[in-house]
Amino acid sequence: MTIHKKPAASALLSWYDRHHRELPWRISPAMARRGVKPDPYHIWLSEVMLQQTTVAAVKAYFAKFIALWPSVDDLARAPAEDVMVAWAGLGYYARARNLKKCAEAVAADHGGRFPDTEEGLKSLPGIGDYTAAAVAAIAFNRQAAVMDGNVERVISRLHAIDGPLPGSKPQMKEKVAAMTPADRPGDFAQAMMDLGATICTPKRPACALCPFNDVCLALATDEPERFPVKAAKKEKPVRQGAAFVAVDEDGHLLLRRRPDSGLLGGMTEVPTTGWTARVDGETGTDAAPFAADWQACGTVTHVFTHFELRLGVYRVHLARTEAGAVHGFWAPVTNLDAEALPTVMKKAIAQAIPSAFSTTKG
DNA sequence: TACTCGTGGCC
DNA sequence: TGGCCAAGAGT
Repeated sequence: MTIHKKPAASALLSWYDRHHRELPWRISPAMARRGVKPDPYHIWLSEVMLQQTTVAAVKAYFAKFIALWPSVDDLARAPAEDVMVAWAGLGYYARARNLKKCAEAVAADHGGRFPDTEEGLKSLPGIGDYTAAAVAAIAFNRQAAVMDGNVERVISRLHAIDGPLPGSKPQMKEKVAAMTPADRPGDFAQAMMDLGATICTPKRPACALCPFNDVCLALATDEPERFPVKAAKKEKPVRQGAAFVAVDEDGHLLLRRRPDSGLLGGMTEVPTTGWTARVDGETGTDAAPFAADWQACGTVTHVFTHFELRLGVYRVHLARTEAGAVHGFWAPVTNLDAEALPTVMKKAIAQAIPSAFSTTKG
């Protein structure tokens, strides 16, 4: 006799009790049983950092932020520039700008306490469908349907959903909602994500260890890796430009601040041409911040989400008076960690001045 | 809806 | 080694 079984939250929670990962922002089931409650500020901060970002990359930044700003009120009072400096290197810098705005809103409009419902959370900057549900479930024990990329993969396999993403998202969300228990919804959400991260992986899933291997329709097809089906990707264009690294007689570097919106918004850069400009021979230094004896010192390549950038790097050493009035500011090359430099700019600076980040990360 | 928006690790 | 992917949000 064959009985069609549905995937049960209880099977997953049992697996989670035995196999969950310890994470700095997480309250383990054992701690929860002792009455330890999650700090909504920690949950929110970690969830924003984890948007499209790996756990490994987030850990150090989470520790830094908690040390610098122990509460949401502290973060609300911090200078925005300090937040951008602390976020530098983590990517998707709109998150940092919205993080600050969200902290200010919580401090000013909610008495320093996060809203405890999905709806209230989603009204805040930088909190969308996923993060609202995750914070509601994990921090406030709300029965919210939490769906990230991990959960999409797990659900698409459990139900062998053929419809390609992102169009099939609503259908998957219904499946998650139907499965989410009233008891321990936060642990359930974290369990689904842990399962996707460690067992139901994109390649070579460990189905033999999966608590759902008796009900998974994708496994029954013998091609679990075929799911989730995704729309075809667009080709990644190449853009190019030139970056100019000027160093004065005191070892100061000419930097600029990028506009607040758009790519690398609000971050610091060395002067560059536009990123579609040709860089061939003598035309390369036409758009330099000032006329000087610019020396070509190689090229750096950096891959963004939707294009690849190739920057020809030029450098010059000169007295600051020779540079004249420039747009930007001069910062000591020995203290670049104090600047909100995205990785692509650290690469360009390191190309011109190999020792610039030798004692730090780079 | 479809596009914009970073970075690092993985196989 | 290069494509893929990661606890997505804003517009």
